[in-house]
Amino acid sequence: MKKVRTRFAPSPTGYMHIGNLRTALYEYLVAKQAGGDFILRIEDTDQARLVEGSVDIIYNTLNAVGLHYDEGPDKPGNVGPYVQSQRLPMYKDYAWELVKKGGAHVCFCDETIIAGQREAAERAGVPFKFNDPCHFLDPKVIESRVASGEAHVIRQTIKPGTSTVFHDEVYGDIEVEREILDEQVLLKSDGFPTYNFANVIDDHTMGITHVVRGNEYLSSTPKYNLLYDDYGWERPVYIHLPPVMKDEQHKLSKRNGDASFQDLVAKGYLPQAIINYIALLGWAPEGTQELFTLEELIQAFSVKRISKSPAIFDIEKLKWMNGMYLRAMSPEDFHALCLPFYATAIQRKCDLKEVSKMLQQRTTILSEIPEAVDFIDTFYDYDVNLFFHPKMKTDKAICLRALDASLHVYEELEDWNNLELFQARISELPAKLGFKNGQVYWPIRTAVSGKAFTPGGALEIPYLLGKEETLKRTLAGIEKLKALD
RNA sequence: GGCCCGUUGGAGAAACGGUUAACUCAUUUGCCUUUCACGCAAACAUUCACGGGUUCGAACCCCGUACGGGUCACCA
Repeated sequence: MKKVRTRFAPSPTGYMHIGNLRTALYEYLVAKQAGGDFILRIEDTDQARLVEGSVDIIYNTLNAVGLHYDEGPDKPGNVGPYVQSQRLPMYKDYAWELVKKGGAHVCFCDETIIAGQREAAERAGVPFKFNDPCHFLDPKVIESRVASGEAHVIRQTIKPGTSTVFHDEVYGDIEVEREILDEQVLLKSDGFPTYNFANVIDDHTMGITHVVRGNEYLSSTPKYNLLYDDYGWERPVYIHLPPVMKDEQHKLSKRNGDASFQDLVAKGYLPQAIINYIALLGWAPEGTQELFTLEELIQAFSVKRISKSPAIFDIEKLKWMNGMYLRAMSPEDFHALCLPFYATAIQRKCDLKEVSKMLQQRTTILSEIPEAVDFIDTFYDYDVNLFFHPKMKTDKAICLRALDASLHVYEELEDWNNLELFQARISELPAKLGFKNGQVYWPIRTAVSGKAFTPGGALEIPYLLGKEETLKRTLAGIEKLKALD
């Protein structure tokens, strides 16, 4: 049995989008599950679309999610180079070899000839298919025209005959009529290969056994197979993937401004959560487990369970999953993740570790943090009605008594840096006043935060704010209440 | 338009011809609770795009229709 080899072959055209990342994930899983190799190849034959720095984005992204490749531009193996533009010389030779084998031919037609045929076909109302007059050129003539430097391309030759069938691991057996296949350009007039050609040559010369890619390639696969056949090469196993959609009609794409991997990370999603979530887009595990580490995915993954239909990317579920990951972290790790968000959001000096402790149980994405903790720095001019909570039965009198009692605690507190002491004192209050917990804690929390929802409550927030600020806010709250008639 | 592919609740999905169509997110409700969140519990598809057919029996098999996507470049 040959060693399984898959490849991720992105074009360096900008950001890594989610659909692409999922393809890389599945390629990785297919390889690793079989103890095979996962290879990175950069496809940069379209010079016009190159974007500076995108190769680094590819490296960084794969690294961040743990999709470590066995061979790649920066990790050469035996079948390099791993950047398509550096492989240029070989394509020409392969193209001419194919011409000799009868699988391709030289074509001198320029666009006007093709356009002419297309128009004629449209006028006649028949489907257009380019009929290449260069098929019938005399080999001698071809040779001299090429030698004289005349512009030419090399096109695939589709010989009339039987239909072509192939098997896809996801979509099953697919059959297309050979007659409808286009005689695509293999080698452009600038001497560069087209994607269609380079892809096949690269996959074969790099020993790729399993081709995993988006299903938009499903319909051109027969042409690639013809190439394999004409060279006498073994066809790879095909695994075509359904697209990842943004909604029912539209694919997720960076052109539409949809979130890229780095956008999500910047918003505070964990790479691990992202990879876990996208694994579930188009693939379903056998049991009901949904949270997987990469290692577990390698074990659980199965090509048989890849779906044929598109999956819509649901940010809500990603949020949930991200929250699960955050909660599962150690308090120290979570705190470290929060730190950068505090840097700009919290200027007041306070116990940030305690803030993280409160945040860990309720945060879904890290970027929510600044808004969640803004009350620490900012004292909002809140509506006095915030004090009156129907369930807590907190009327004006109760609130005033609770706040007043809290004031005494604050005044008499010996050490504001002792959280346990502070909490012990505050928690004595309900019993002392003969109130329910909520009747004391709710007014305190409201006065001191000015917000309806906060991480932490009466037992934490004053401690964070410190004596001076706590007194100021509590007094302000009392004023607000007293101003009511 | 030709060809290829798809269609199970708002989203991801299970089921692989046989009792009340798993599970997760979202939503709603209840419990817990100092708020929110977390956690726990429950509700949510009289039905599997639609119409025929095969079968004792169909979401699962067959045919057709509709809708959606892909592809038909010297782009990848």
